[in-house]
Amino acid sequence: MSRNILVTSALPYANGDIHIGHLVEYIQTDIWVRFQKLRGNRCLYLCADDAHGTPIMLSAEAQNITPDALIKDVQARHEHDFADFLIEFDNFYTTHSDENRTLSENIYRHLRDNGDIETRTIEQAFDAEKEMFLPDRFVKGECPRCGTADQYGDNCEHCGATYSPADLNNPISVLSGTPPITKDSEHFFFNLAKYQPMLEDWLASGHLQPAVVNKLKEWFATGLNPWDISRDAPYFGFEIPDAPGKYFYVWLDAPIGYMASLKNMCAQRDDIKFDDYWRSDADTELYHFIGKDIIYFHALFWPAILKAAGYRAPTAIFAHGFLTVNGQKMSKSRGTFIKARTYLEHLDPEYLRYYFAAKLNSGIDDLDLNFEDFMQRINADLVGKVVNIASRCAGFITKHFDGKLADSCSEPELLRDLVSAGESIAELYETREYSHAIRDIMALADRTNQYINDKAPWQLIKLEGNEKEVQEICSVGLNCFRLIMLYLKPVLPKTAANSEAFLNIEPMTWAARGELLIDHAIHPFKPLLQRIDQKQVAELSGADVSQQ
RNA sequence: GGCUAUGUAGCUCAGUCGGUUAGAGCACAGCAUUCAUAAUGCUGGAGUCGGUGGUUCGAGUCCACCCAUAGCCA
Repeated sequence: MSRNILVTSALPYANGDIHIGHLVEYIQTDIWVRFQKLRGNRCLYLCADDAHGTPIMLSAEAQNITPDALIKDVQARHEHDFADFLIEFDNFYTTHSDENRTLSENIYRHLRDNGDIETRTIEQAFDAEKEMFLPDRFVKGECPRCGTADQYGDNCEHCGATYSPADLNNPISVLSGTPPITKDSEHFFFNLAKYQPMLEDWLASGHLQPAVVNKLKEWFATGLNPWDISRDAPYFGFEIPDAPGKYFYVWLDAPIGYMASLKNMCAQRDDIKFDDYWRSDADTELYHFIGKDIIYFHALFWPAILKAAGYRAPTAIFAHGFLTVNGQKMSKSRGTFIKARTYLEHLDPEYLRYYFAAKLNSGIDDLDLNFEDFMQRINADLVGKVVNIASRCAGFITKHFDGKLADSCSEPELLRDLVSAGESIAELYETREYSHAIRDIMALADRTNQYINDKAPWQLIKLEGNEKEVQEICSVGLNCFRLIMLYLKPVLPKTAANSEAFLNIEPMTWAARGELLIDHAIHPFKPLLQRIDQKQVAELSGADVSQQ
């Protein structure tokens, strides 16, 4: 019974390149999606660039290009980076699209007709020289509590205080350097509190992570405020219907971009129906992979908006933690800020996919990329253990048996164990306990290497009459290798494909894993993965090797 | 400041409902091996489970407080 699943990763902001912190999420999601497809489920993986908002407008202005040109250029770079990291979207789109505009307007009208939208006049920081309202991050000044200078308008990095830009002492606009004035503006608010009972139901029935549930309960307890969904011109985004000069806040139309991406895909394929995934009684599954910093938007606003507009709520939200590099926050000054492209100039993307998989679980804890650990892990696990199995067996088969595997399986028990391990490994992938899955898979590789050591085919081959046994031992080893590579296929799609070519087999699937390779001809072995040289890692992390 | 998490071996992490002597991989040391990309196998040393108190016959696990780290506070 195949499932019908729609999966998204958070939309990358179209104002900069993809870095390895972003990749935690895309790799986590891609592994999950590839796994679902290997299991025979129908699974669509959608994403898009998040293309609206003040930072993009200003960034385009600074580069002397239009926002449209900027986001087009950034999207091309994003797609290139994702493709090279083997992130396989079924569709990658943009929030700055006709589909998204139509959907956003329709959803807004729905909310308005429900009576869920109210207007209110608020005071906001305004840059008189640039003639625009300033988001909190565009006002800097001294913290009203501890006095630290050069702090943003929303909170103090030094003492952690939260406040509004008007509270800052000696505030200035980041744009013009002039002190902002306070100006009135009418804003549109979504009545979130009305949907609290609905959200509480959703929370109770959903499979949200425990830490996320705790956080949501805390927010319920303090009460839900109306959500400000409008911004004043000038703004790069969608104008609100019947409200000239008022634009949808980027966070309103960003998640709608998930829907727009599917809408766009449906226009290209007639086997997919938009309503199957979004109508209120849809029986398909819908999952959003996100970082823990945007839980608020995805677990409160988004389901409420969807329900209010007559759509279904997500089946679950899967939040993950952040990436640190050598134990530190990613930072340009520390040299720990690594762009996806920079990584690709030095190392194979599958190494990072494997390393992240080896450390990811279903929780929202941060994970650390430790370069020493990274290198040892790849070299020991992938090259020393897994690929080595094929390497040490294939030589005998090619040299002595003309590439032909034995005509029967001499170790049915060992193979049966490896086949049946596929069930629990599948369960671990399903529940996003990747690190546990990887541990179990490596234990299978250890077991296979032990078996080969015990049998010592290199001894047997020296004596005449043992040929058949050697062939059997190496055939068992290669059958084990095939299963291990299948289990790693969601993580290492390229190496799995190369292994399929080496083994001379059709693409492996979970369902067909029990069909062993018997009396089957393989190709000569060629190295599937190269070990990492210390130099490569040193170069990537910016260290000067000559000084060490 | 409030809240939600995290803290276990040199490194990266498991540890179920409180239950025997706290585990794995890597790294390190010794031995074996030489099929394999200096790969593999066996054996071994290594820990005040962040700290202090408490509950309990018994605490890595439960409670309180403290310290450190991360995120959120629209």
